[in-house]
Amino acid sequence: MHRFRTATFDLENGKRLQNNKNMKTTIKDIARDVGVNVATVSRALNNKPGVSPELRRTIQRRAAELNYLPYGQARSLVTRRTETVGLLFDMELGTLLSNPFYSEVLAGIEAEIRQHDYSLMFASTSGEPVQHFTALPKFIVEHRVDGVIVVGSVEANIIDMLITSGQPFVIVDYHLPDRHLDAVLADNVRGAYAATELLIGLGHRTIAFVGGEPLDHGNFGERLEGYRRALNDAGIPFQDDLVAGGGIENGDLNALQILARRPDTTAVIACNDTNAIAALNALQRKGYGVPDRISIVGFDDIPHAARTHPPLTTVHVDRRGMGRAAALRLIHKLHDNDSQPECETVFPAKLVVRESSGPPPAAKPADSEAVLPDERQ
Amino acid sequence: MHRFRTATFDLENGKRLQNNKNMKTTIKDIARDVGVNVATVSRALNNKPGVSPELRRTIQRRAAELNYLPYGQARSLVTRRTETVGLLFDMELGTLLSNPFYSEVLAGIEAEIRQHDYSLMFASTSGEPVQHFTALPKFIVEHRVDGVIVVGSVEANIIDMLITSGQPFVIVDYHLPDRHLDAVLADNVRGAYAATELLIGLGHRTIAFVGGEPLDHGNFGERLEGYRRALNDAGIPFQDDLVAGGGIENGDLNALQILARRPDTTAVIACNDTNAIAALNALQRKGYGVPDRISIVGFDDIPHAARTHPPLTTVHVDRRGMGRAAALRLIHKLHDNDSQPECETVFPAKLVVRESSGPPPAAKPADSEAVLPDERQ
DNA sequence: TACAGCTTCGCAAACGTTTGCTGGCTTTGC
DNA sequence: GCAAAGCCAGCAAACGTTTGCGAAGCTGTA
Repeated sequence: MHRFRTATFDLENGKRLQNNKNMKTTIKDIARDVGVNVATVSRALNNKPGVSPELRRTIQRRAAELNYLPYGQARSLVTRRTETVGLLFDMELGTLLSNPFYSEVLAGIEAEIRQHDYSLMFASTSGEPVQHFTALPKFIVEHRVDGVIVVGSVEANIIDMLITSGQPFVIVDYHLPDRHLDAVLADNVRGAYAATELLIGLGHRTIAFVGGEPLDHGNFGERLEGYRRALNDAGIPFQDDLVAGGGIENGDLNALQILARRPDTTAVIACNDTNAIAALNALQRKGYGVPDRISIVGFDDIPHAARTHPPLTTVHVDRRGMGRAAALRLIHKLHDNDSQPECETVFPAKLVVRESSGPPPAAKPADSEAVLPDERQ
Repeated sequence: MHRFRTATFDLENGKRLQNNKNMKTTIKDIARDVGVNVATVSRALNNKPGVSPELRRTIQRRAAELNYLPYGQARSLVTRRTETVGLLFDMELGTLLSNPFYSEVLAGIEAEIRQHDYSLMFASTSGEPVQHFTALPKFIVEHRVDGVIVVGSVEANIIDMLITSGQPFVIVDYHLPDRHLDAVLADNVRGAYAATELLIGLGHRTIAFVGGEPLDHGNFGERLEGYRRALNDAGIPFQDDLVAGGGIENGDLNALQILARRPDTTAVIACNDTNAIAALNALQRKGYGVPDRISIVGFDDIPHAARTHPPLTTVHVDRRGMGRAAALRLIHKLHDNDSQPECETVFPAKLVVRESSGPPPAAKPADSEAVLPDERQ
């Protein structure tokens, strides 16, 4: 390097002059101009004590005149802090962004991060498998971030490598059952339980569950579990042929397939709103009235859920709040060296009853010894 | 600082030992271990010439054993490059992410950036107005990025400050008419022209334009201009009461309002697909058949446009390609010091005819001296 | 044998900033 | 009037890495 050797020199003292156009002005330039030491300039510009008011003003004025911008790399080198946090996720960026759930989580993270004057870096781990921890995103390998927020499910070995890299991190919307890590989660089980409970309370007995891909993974698995438990607590047997998984792309097909093989279905719970809306459209187009013939309940309460026809009954989770909480947790972790133990923060899932759910078409009380809603709990 | 003064010392030579748990291993540790100079370690690990093969292997092995990770800040300090680019936009992050257009642009940027082994930082300029260029995002102020990609419209003074900050930058999907800057754009005028032309060719004479907020700004303004020109070239007068602006939230209202005051409307062009889909739903729900009673054409060709009922006729632009192009342009700018002059890259807008467009309900040839499609051009 | 050329490695400066320490000066307290 | 205390500013080291230069060793040729 040393490409700046070509700069002209002041013959008096041999110091480089600030005359090269594409040369950024540094703290040294200001110090020389004002006639003080660089240490004083540093203290003056950072509003640290030990500089007289008038000298401080002089220095700040000169800095502004010279369009001075500090050089973060040098500062970080000595302070050991970059004031930047990294975001890590295991999908293509486009997928993450077009996901209405995560985009709100990200907005929450960004808001909190910005409020604390941190910056954000992004990286996806999708693609080649990460075998060694030097294959982690560059900003982690090169210590360009102070901490990391993992959003959504990632492979377990990525978590392992994060641990061995020594980076402080917090996970949002994902947890490994066997590890004890900092995580911010939605109460998926309780949410799905409440949704199922609502339908059972309305009189439904044949309730389908249409899921994402893979069905038993992460959040979807937990929601399926909530559905299963609610059925069980109501004395309704869980039936395999009422459950269908598959990608979001054919979310509408799932519902139609179940209705084809189980015409007695009167309600559908979807693993998320995107699937629910797809099912809603598909069913309506096939002539099924919602909620008269069939009830639909979603999960997540994405913005569009309130604007469907009929508006979607769904389970609300404060995604933005989850993002903020994760960011705040990480920031605390970075500041308080006396690290409190790892913990999981669980956000409640609140049922939002709109108009896509109602009683089943023909209440057949004699059909089975149905457990009446008020008998339970 | 100097908090590491507390580390224990090797009494033999006074050098700090690698025994503190939370002490990262550095190039010096490796050098001491192997018994060589730090310069040799640096050259060995970076695969630079000047190191014998066996010594290089020894060094690399020891580096792996010690879980060595380079410290990017120190490297950047001397190389003057961070291998990071910043993304700048003038909206809340959530808004950006939930926008199907920009989320694909971002995906394209990320793909290209990653391929070139760069990292990405994000920042929004929304919020307080930026008066002085030290109020730019921190990663620009602190030189934490090598260059910047501006996505979408931002205030002109932000561009000015970017210029005075000396950061290389490229704009995607926005341009200031009076400046001459690097930009990657979609051919909005031609796209809207083609869409309007299609409808005129089908026989429509009363064509509405429903727009975004603000109507005459940026892309929307250009699309409106294309609509206006096509009308003009076909000899159809532009009529104010056929145009309605307003936020995307009430995109459906726009179309309904126009139809209320101009029942003779037979076609609607929307400034983007989100508005078009809102209009489609609203009109269908009011009993207007699409395309039998009224034709609808969108803009952008977002993924969902192909899955509406009927599938939406729209104007396709290669958003991902635009993102990639912008990233590539910036990277070239960063590498080739012989900067080629600023230029605008315009991506073509391609009309995609699906099923939401058709001939007007009752062709009334005597209604006016209609310019027949084949008379034009 | 001598010397030129090449390879391999060490030396040390440099990148821009922060910060512990020290010394000089001024103010305060008695 | 003098010591103690406090404020201000400078000195210099340190952060971890890269890199131009030069020295040492080796090979090959004249």
